[in-house]
Amino acid sequence: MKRRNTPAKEAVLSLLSNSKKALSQDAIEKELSININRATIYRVLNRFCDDNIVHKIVAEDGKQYFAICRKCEETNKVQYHFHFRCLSCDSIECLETPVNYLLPNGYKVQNATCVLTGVCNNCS
Amino acid sequence: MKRRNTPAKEAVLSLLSNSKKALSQDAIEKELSININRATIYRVLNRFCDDNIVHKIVAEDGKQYFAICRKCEETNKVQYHFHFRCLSCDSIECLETPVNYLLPNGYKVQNATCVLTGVCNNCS
DNA sequence: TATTTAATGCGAATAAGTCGCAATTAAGTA
DNA sequence: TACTTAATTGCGACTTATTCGCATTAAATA
Ligand SMILES: [Mn+2]
Ligand SMILES: [Mn+2]
Ligand SMILES: [Zn+2]
Ligand SMILES: [Zn+2]
Repeated sequence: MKRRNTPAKEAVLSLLSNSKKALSQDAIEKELSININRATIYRVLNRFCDDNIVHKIVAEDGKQYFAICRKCEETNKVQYHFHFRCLSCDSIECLETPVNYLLPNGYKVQNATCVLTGVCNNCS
Repeated sequence: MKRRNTPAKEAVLSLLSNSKKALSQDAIEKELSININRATIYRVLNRFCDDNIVHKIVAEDGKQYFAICRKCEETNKVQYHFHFRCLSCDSIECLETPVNYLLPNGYKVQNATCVLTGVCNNCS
């Protein structure tokens, strides 16, 4: 299935590219200047995830947030990193902090989701 | 608000105490021998969380899982640790692995949720 | 035993995300 | 440029997890 360039795709991608935060579907829908259907936004985002252009973070609020993969491009491999969710300004950002862990034998990791929750430097 | 001892509370607590896994509401409901209403189970669990008897993990499936706090009791302070979610047997367990992170100035952490996803040693 | 109020059950509500399907349209080809 | 085809979209219905209001029940304590 070849990917096509569409207004929806480009609008979402440019929004994410210009954002320093991870965004939820409804945040994206609100910030967009053009109207894109909810289901379409999810489909666009999930395609980005499949293509490793974007990564998905599920926070303790149970919602999905999406952010452009940055470090991954540079280093050319997946970089698990911590995320920070500020309870005050309700935003999620990717931290530089890498995720390190030691696993018992026999465990194979395919993905890591790490979210710290608290108050960010802007709000404290 | 003083807490009362009720059959529901004791049943859920003993189930969690005897489980090596983190359990979701519906898993708890299924495993219980007595019938407890869904909303009640959630209320019991959330009370446990408020009282720091249990901690909640939100996995990438967006569902909430609950596990007894073990290390916390021993050391008498909150111990953030990694969790492992096996895609094969669909279970979530608390790992010993502690969570370590370095934060930029001004950030204050109130909670950490770290979930590794993959295949556990039983399933690999 | 009587009083107080935490806890429960039930049904309705909320909210995030997905799905089926018909209509649209990007992109390649003649 | 016109034609073809399959990717993409919009819409509405649906699913699933969790919460909420409210009337009822039942711990706890005096
Ligand atoms: Mn990130
Ligand atoms: Mn745990
Ligand atoms: Zn903030
Ligand atoms: Zn497993």
